[in-house]
Amino acid sequence: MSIDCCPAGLTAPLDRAGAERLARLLKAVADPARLQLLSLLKASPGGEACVCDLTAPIGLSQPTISHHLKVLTEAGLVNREQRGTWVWYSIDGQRLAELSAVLA
Amino acid sequence: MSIDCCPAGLTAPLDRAGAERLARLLKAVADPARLQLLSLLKASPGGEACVCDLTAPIGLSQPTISHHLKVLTEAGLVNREQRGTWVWYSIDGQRLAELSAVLA
DNA sequence: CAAGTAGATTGACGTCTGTCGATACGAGTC
DNA sequence: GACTCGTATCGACAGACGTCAATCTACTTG
Repeated sequence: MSIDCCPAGLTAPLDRAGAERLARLLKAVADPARLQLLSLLKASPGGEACVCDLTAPIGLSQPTISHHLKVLTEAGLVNREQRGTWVWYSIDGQRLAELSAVLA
Repeated sequence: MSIDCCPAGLTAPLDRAGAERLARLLKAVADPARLQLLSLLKASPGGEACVCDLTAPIGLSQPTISHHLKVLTEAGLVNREQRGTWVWYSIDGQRLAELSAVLA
């Protein structure tokens, strides 16, 4: 696990700073809309999708979707790539796996 | 994985209801104090500890610790057992592993 | 039963967060 | 350059959340 908060996961007592770093990451995931976004990306071919394809299935306004994508991007769980007019987001599977490993 | 929200984890698109259930679980974990509590429990012999041993290392007031333990208990991540005057909390490692598996 | 102690509950407070409408920005197209 | 369309940012608002001091409850012991 190379996550930047807690080399030993939860198996060793966590200090406040490490706990806050890990909590920030988990908070990024702990939201229904963002979980739906991640699942949509993960289920998409190549693990990537255009924003235009992500807005409709979730049923939230476009600015809100944009906001959630930003949160995921800043957490490093998702990557952003502009292609002409459209923006494609792709899931960072390894980072998600690392996050998962911390809890295990 | 037997978590009650999303049989396929994130590999299939999540509907709103499943996403909300999973988010509730993740929110229970996505807090610095609760992560510290989990790590303390996990690092304790037998995965259990008395509340009296959990309060000091975290540096928050006793009611606040009690509140966080309640959140973890209601999420099913931790079990509560009264032994005379003291209350012992133990970590539910399997449930935590299941939660971890959803993200993987 | 009285006193002491461990833990839970209540009530209040400030802060953070998700959401939207309105608007701005940027890249293609005519 | 003007227009269009996809995406991001801004400002505002309601509701959720973490925290504490004060209080309450339950168990043990004298």
